[in-house]
Amino acid sequence: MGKDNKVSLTVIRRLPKYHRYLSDLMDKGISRISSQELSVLTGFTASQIRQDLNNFGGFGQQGYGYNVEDLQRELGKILGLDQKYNAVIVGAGNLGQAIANYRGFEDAGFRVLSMFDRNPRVIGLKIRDIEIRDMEHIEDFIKDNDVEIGIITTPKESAQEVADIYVKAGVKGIWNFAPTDINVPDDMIIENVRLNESLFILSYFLKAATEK
Amino acid sequence: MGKDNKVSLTVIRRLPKYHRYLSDLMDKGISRISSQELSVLTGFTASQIRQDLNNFGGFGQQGYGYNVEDLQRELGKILGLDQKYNAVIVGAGNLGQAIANYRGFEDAGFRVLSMFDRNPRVIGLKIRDIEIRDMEHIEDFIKDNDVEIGIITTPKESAQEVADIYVKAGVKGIWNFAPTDINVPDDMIIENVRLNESLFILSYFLKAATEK
DNA sequence: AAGGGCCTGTGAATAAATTGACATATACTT
DNA sequence: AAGTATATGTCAATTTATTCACAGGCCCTT
Repeated sequence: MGKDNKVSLTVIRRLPKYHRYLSDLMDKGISRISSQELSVLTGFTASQIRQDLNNFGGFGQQGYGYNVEDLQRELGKILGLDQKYNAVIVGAGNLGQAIANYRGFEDAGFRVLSMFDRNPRVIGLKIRDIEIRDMEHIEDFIKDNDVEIGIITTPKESAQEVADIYVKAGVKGIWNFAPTDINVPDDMIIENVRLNESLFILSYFLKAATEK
Repeated sequence: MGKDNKVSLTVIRRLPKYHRYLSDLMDKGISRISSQELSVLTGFTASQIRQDLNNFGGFGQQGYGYNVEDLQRELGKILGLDQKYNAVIVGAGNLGQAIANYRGFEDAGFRVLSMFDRNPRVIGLKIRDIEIRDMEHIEDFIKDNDVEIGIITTPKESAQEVADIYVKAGVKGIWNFAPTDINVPDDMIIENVRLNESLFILSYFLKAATEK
């Protein structure tokens, strides 16, 4: 295992893309790739790719390149895709249901055990085999089922409150879709998905383009 | 209008957060803010905030700070939030429906006129007042209704095909949720939402935390 | 088994982003 | 109305990220 002595977030954010292209190559039966070829695929420079990968160890071989399968597996390990995590979702609206139904999720080792909501009209319903339960039971559920990931797909008004519940119940990481920043202890891991920020960026470039 | 002589993407990606916090401040009736105070809210340094804003013009006043309402409005203009855009969605699955239902969308000036799908079982259904139509009619619909934004919420296998249709029909920007890179002409604006990459990052930090 | 071609890993050079520092202008107090 | 505190805009310094360049090792052919 390479010594990952504080790899920069900039580098880490590129890893999933490498992993994705390597998985694609595996599907195509390609077993060998050079940083140059990966550069063409990903749009990053060959030099950058080599630098990035070397943060985690020397996966390549001079004169040959990288073995696709090995590199994909190693990146998977680095990204923690070899682990299994239990998750729950708070907010059983459209977005919550979309996430619950999302396949790529299980491929990454995540399993949604339950959804929670306050709306009595949806409590008891099932999305695939995932039951929507009353918020009342969430803390016990998390503790009883070794839930490590809490997903927030509520409106922004409830996000902090849900985060507090997650912290209290002892989840390790939060995947937050609510368009607000939530405050949690330092050792809690948070990953935000900012749909509206993404949309604003699109809007920015659209405006810039029409002003030309 | 400030001369936005090639502002870096790094800066642009911070603008939505400024805008969001300024909107929050407006809601609270706060009319004045310093870069120092904004720093506490956003987590960016005061110096960085001043540098960022100065890419677009001098919005502040020495000894006073920034007028919240003015700055929020100016950032809104920069981000193109003063414009109205028509959009359509291809892929009427859970994610597509979640997007169609998403309120923050209209606040940003985007209006979803229609959804499209190939599945006969959903064609004809309505999400709120948004009808799901057959893919057969998409090109004409886009041309007839001045649609400028195409949203892709299909599985990755269909994403390129949908993008090609969007290009042919003449949309200006694509908001892509499919976990794949799509190829389009240079003048097409693309913004990707990478749910699985975000999830992988979360997974990375979870693993890193448990290895400590 | 020897040699040419290829491609990594890495240190150095360059470029980009962030932070620091301060002159200057405005606000606010007395 | 004068003086002090405040906070911007900006230039310079520093840190971080990216690109360049190449020595050295491995593959592959003959």
